Formats: sequence, C-alpha cells, structure tokens
Amino acid sequence: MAPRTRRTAFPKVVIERDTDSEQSSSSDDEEEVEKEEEEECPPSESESEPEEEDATKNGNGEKIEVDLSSKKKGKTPITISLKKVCKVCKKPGHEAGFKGATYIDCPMKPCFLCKMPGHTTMTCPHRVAIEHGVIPASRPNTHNSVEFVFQRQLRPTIPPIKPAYVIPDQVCCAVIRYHSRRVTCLEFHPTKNNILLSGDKKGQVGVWDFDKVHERMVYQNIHTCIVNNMRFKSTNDGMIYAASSDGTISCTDLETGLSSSLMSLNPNGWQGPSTWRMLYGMDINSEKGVVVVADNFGFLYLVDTRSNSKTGEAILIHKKGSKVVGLHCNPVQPDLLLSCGNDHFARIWDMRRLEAGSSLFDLAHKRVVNSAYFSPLSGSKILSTSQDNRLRIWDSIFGNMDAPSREIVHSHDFNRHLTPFRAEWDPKDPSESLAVIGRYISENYNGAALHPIDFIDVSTGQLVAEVMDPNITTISPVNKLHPRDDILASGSSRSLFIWRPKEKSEPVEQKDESKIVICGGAKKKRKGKFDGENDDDSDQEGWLSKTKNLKFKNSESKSARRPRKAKPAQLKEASKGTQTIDVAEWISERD
DNA sequence: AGCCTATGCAGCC
DNA sequence: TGGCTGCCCTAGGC
Repeated sequence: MAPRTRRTAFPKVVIERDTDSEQSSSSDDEEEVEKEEEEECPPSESESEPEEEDATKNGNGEKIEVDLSSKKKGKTPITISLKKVCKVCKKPGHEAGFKGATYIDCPMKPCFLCKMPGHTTMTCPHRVAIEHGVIPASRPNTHNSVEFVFQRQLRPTIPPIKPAYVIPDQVCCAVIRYHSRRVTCLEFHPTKNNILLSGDKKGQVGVWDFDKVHERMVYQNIHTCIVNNMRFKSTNDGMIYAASSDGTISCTDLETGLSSSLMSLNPNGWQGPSTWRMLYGMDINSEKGVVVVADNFGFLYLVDTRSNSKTGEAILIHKKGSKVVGLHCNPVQPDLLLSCGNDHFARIWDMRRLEAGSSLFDLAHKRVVNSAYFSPLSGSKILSTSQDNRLRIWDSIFGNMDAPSREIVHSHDFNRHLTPFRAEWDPKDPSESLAVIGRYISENYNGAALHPIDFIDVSTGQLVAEVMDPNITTISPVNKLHPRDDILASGSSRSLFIWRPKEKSEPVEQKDESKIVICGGAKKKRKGKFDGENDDDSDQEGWLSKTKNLKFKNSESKSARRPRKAKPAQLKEASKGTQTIDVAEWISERD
C-alpha cells in the first residue's frame, strides 16, 4: 500500500492588516514576513467580517487566515504572519510538541499518561508522585477459605520485611547497533551467567557473552520475521525454542546455530494476510514435556518436546481472530497456564482441561494486554501490562479474581514501531514485588529527552528507581532482569545494554573502553571499517566523554537513584566528582 | 537536514 | 464484519 504522508500544500499564513500588525501579533515564536501586495485585489464581501470567516485549511490541516479587508486599500503593504496551529488538534492558541526536551501536550486531548481528560501530562497526578498512581483494591481479598489457606500456608514463606532493592542503574557494557532490526525479546542463559540471547524483528537471534564483550554472534537464518519469544529447553540448555511471526517454532543449537522447525502454520506460503498465521506467546511446560504456543487467530498449540511434534488439535483460547501475545506456565503449579491477548483479556487455564471456553478466570482489561506473568517464586501473583497505560496486579490467584488488587498508571503506550512494553518480575526478589518496565514518555534530563527504565514496587505502586543513560536516547521497551545476578539487560532499538548497580560498577572514567562494541550501521560507518565490525575507539570515547558529565552518587534513599536535572554550574561541579542527590530537591527542580 | 518507511491498533462507517 | 484512515514523544536509511 502506498504510504500515507501528510504534506504541506500551503504555507501557514495569516495576512493581516498592516495597521493591525502590532496588536494582532501574539506569541514570541510567531514568524512574520512583510509582503508588498502587487496582484489584483478580489472584491471583499464585508469589512466587518471576522477573520474566522475567511479561514480555510490547507492540506496539512493548518489554518490559513486571510484578512481580505486589507486588500481594499490597494497597494499598501500588508503583513503575512505564519500563525502556528497545534499539530494535534489543528487549533491555534497553543502548540503541542517538544519545547526543548520537554513535550508539551495538546490540552484538547486526554492526558497522554493516564488517558483521563481535563489535564495534560505535565499536571497529571500520576506523573511526579512517588506513589505513582496507585488505585487500591476496593476490598481486601480475605473473605474466602482458599485465601485463608493461602495466608496460613504461603504467606509465612514470604519475608515480612522487604530486603532493600538493588537496582542495576549503570550501563557497564553494550553492543551498539548489534541487530539489523529492533530487538524484540531477551533471555538470559539458565546456567551460564554471562550469556544473553536476543531476538529481533528480522527473525535473527543473537548470542552475546557480555563478560567477554566482543564475543558475540548473530544467527541469521532461524526465522524470516519477528522473533516474539524465546525459551531454553529445560532438558538441554544448549538448545532454544523460538516462536516467530513467520508461523514456525524453531529449535536451535546455540553452539552451531543449526536450527530445525518444530511446527509451521503456513506450509503453503503467503496466501494473503487473512490466512497467514503468526506465533506470538510461547512457554515451556517442562513437567508435561510440552511447548505451549499461540497464534494471531486466538489458537493454542501444544508441541511435544521429545518427539518435537504437535500434539492434539489447536484450541481456541481467546476471541476468534485475535492475537494471543503471551503465554506463561505457572512456576509452581504446572497445571496452570496464563494467557493474554488482543481481546483485552488475560485468562487462567487448567492444562488438564484445555478447551474453548473452559478458562478458570478471565481477567478483563480496558485495552490489549501486552503481557501477563505469574510471580516467579510462589506463582500466586499476576502482573499484567495493558495498552491502557496501566499495570495490573492480582495479589493472589487463590483470592478474589474479579478485579485486580492494584492498578498502576505507567507510560508504556503502544506504538506500531516499537516492541510492545512488558512489565517483568525481578526473579530474585523474595517478596515478589519488584518489576521492571521501560517508559515511553520522555523526561527532560539535562536538556535531553530520555526514556528511563522504571523499577516499580508493584505491592505499593511506588516508583523505586528510574534508570537512564544520557547516551541512550531511544526507548527501551525490552528489559530482562538476571535470574541470579544484579544485572539488567535492556534492548533499545537495535542495541543491547547491560546494567549493573553503580556501587558495583567501576567509575565511568576508568571503564574499559572495550566494554562498548559499536557494530554496523550506515550513519557511523567510516572509511576503512568493515560493516558490523566497527569497533571504533573514537566512538567509544564519545560515549565516555558524554557520560563523564553525568555522574551521580546514590543518596541514602532508594528512590534517590534518580538523576537530577543538572544546571550548568552543577554539571561543571559534577564532572569533578560524584554528587549526592536530594530527592525532594530533584522533584521540585524538575517542575 | 529532512523526507520516507516499516507497520499495529482503534475508531469510524 | 470488513475496509479504510489516522496516529502524540520511533528510528534508521537515504
């Protein structure tokens, strides 16, 4: 289909009476040009007509206002001012868009963060508050016997006092432009602590040893389009399964890159979008020896991991024709399966009785559900990410499942060009309350619009930390916390980053330059460098020198990991040494 | 520097 | 239900 691009057919002009020019000009950034009128003057209907009467719209929806009354005076100079209109609502008087590194919302639209009308992101109650927009449960879920059993049997295993969170907040190594298309999923190796797997939109799978930073490999022939999910084979951690939008599940040997296809839903090739099946959600149920995988038509498939073949018929688990984007097997109770999809539902299933309409619970959301996961240790909580900009938490699958225990407003808008955001549990947190998720909306950070990665205490809704790096200007929708170490892996555009806690990381200045690998890409390609092998030192120095100005030391408060909006003088000071941040000061400065 | 493009979902008719 | 259109913070290539 031909691209639909709006074009500017006419300049944005307002022709104003020269005598009115002083009083009619408005904002500072309004551009004005003087023009001598030379052409013939069309007869004007009425002098007293308001300007709006002559207003018209150009191809871009921008308003052109022409004051014809000035033309009566013949060859007198008139003023043409290019009056700007809001690019969102096309109305004058305000302008949406970036002012420096701060995005100004269109006041005519609902808040971009919480989606409620009446205010903008700047004044959204969910924006700055540390409590970050928690909507508490309407009632405690303690009125049934199952919950009572849960409280008595499982609760004691959960530590009453939460340990202090350790936040990996400093980039320690990276591969820049590693993939040829955007990163779509990440997976840590189950036993080798330093191996990170990454899938991309093109169907390729990367294997990166982030300790030996330069040891990396991208397997190019595994899939032909988006790798949506990857899982390690439970009986052989040298093998991975991957589900792709090409409609196949692959099983790949990480050593050799040799790949076999377990299942293909499009044996007859491309017959048009109405028949092309894509695989999204996937997980492994090692107890039952099956890979569970689901497609974009609402169907679930089971693949036997021993015979590597499909077992049984496809089962409709979400609205027919809707995409099932996520599947998760309960880590404790292998009979439980959690699915989520574009029909605005997450559903819990009993693996022993999988048939259409037999879900145990249907968890309603207001928009598409990007992901839903059982908590990693007890498997008794559920965390979901929905495109209505809310995280939802069900505190106990044994309790009342009619409504989520909590909703947390968080900016993770859907954008067709981004991998959908998914909030993920910290697998190491014994209290099962820390989650990580990238943020869509940017923050003005020292004059740069950066998109942090948020750490949220989902038991309270508190924003525990937001981590960012001045060199990462792209959104980081894909994030994974290490199963054993205090490490965060993030995928942002085509690049991968490994974050470690600041106190455990070496100071930036002393950081080994070889920790950042610059891969291919036309923009940065230089003479004499091979595409994909551009380990250019000067690029790395660029990263380091830019980073040097932005060193911050954590204060006592765990939320003080946020960087402050530095003033030039402070920056100068900061470049000499580390700086302690006061949270309250930072918040007040930010506004 | 600025245009173009890939592309998913929602709302409308 | 299906086709069409718009889309508010993309990112990279040309």
